[in-house]
Amino acid sequence: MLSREFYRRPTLKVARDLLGKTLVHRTPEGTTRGIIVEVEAYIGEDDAACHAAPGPTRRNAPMYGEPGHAYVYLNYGIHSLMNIVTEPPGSPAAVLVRALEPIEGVRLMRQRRQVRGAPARPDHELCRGPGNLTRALGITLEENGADLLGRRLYIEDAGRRVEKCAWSPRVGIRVGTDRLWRCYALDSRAVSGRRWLKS
DNA sequence: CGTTCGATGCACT
DNA sequence: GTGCATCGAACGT
Repeated sequence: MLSREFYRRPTLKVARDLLGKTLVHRTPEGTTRGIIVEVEAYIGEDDAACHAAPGPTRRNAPMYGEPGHAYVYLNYGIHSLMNIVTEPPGSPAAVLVRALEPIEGVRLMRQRRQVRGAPARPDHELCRGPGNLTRALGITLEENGADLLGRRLYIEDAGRRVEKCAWSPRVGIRVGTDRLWRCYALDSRAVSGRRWLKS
């Protein structure tokens, strides 16, 4: 399990180092596990796309708190999006988890992702996209504020190193698009959206 | 392939 | 009342 000190560092370093790590969620239904292959950094009140941009509010409170906790919020009324709080307390910043490669509990992931009447999805799509991976792992608003040094929701070093990664603009935002704060593994099929290479 | 568009809940002003 | 750090079905080409 990753230490508090791992998270209490500059957010871009944490983001890069999270690639290849394993996100684990243990529930009564079973354990699901996947390798992180795509993340985005949201850093400080000066970052217009960061939820801390308006200053402290009830919603973004976890971003101002202790690093190594989950910040989960509902977006578009439908999707729970999971962030990992970074930096020392008082420096609001977090890393959004955007895609995983499924490792354990694939059957449970399929079950959770399955829509009645729709064809089953290939495994590499089960955790592709921030809203999809939380659904596959069973992460909901109940996990907001959860300590990642606890036993339910945590991140492990699986000893895998993502050698090749790239930085691109963040996906799906209308402001702060000038910052290249999306980091993803170049060789993973599970990465969401379009690949982006500097031209 | 591509693009459009509705679903849906809640924090924020 | 407004606006989302999204997703996938339903189209058009």
